[in-house]
Amino acid sequence: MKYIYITTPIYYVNAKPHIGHAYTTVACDVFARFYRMLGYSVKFCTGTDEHGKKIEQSATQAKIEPQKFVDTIAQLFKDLLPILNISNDDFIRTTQERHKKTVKHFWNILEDKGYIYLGEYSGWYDMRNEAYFSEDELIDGKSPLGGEVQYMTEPCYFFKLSEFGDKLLKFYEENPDFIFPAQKKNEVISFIKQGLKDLAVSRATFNWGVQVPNDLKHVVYVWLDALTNYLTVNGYPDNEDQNNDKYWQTVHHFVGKEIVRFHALYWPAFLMAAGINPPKRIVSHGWWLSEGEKMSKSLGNVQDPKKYCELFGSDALRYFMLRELSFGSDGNFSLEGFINRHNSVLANAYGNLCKRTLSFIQKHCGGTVKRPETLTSEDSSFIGDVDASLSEAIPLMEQYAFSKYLERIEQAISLANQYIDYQKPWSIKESDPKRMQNILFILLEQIFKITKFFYPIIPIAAKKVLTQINAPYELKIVFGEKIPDIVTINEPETLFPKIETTELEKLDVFAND
RNA sequence: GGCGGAGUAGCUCAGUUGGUUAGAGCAGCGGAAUCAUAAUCCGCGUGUCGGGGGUUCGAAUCCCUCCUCCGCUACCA
Repeated sequence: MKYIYITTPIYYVNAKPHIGHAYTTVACDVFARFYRMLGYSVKFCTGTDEHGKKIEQSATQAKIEPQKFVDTIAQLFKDLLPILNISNDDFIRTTQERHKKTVKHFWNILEDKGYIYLGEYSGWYDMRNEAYFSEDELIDGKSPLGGEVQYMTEPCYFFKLSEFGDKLLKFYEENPDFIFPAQKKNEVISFIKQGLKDLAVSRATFNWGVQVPNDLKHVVYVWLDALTNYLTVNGYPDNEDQNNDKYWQTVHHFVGKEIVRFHALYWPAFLMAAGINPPKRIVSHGWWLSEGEKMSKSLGNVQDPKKYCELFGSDALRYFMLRELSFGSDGNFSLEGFINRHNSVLANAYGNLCKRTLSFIQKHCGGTVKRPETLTSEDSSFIGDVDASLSEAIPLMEQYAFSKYLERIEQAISLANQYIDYQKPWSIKESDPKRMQNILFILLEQIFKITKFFYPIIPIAAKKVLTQINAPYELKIVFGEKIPDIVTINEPETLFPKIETTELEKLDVFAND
């Protein structure tokens, strides 16, 4: 048995989920479903990061307990999962007892090994943005983030990050694929080469966090709390020997490009310090722009994943997000682009291919087709071409090239549409019904294979097609797999109704709720 | 300032161990077909490959220089 452990970041609950959260989560879900199809035992987790001063303040302002506050927002993130059709195995919240236990244990290990010490932190503090800045970073006496600052000194615990520069550089060198894409790796390396300072890992100025063991004045600060969730989910510390844990050896952390450094640098350093192997892979992706601009409420162009799912279905949103941009780069989210891809690929190419084939079998073959005794050379080359396209797709997914993976599937769909047009089964209804049904059987079998490869991206529609084909199926990719020699199909059904642009005005995708 | 990325057809992009007439999808135009969600199939691109210079028999692909855009440059996630 092969194993893989896939994580989304845990999302900060200071605001409700947006398209960026949906994107990361969907990408992980597709990756998880794909590996399940290859026969891996998959652990796929997501969750929420719920501590920090910002949360404490927001709760105070709203005059409710912090726990009540985070419960409400965390629920919004949880609710999004079924809407996007996410197949996660766990949902972690940093306010759960299991997580606090892990963080405290992890802290104790680091402290015992001498990597944590009590010191003092001072600098210009931006209250609103909960961040310190140095003198030369200030702009007109304000923080670079625009908040008012005041000079503050506070005692806090430090992690000896400064000792890990060379170890990290050596680690990247020995594991050249650790950070995807490579460009991000360069940024991390150049960051280290500027020299690493020790990292503050506690705060004594607020209470909403995990208590530092043996010092009740402090709570664990940000990354040591948040990143540790990946260990919590994997059963640490009860499951203490992570280095021999099957899932831990294969952990893939999917992250937005803005948190690469924390995952690719701090996290391996923490783990090295604790004697735990760093993760296998940090996979970073780009950001969505909206209609060519950064999404913002004032521009009124915030793309709401929920709305797209309600209007067009989660399959369509999942497909669009993974197809539209090359994973790792930024991309543009526009309603026009969405409809364009939806109609040309999901409705016209794939949906219509399934429908025309199944309807034909229904109407002209009595709903049943049998495996041909012999194949023509055209049949064989069609089948061979489909197999070639699909087998090329697998390594692409393994390299996070979701869009290219989909290109191969689309190529196979196109081959099927070409085949049916060249073979013209409708023209031999009377003259050669046997050949006619042979053509349909071959088509049906290719649709079956294509649909399985499409499944990780559009699970709902794919399952419908497999049900319509009525072949016994398992959601596994098996080369040379065949449908039974005799297949009686079920009632065909339209998969993706075309979105009519004349109805665009009715589509209230930008409406605020 | 330092380091890095990008600039290719109307749109989104692919394309570097330098080599036949620079590619794909979408949009557009013309045709075929009618099984199907008026879906599908076929045909159609004279693009200064950001500008300039250089190396080479030959460069989108290597070197130099300039222009434009973007990312990273520590404790907000």
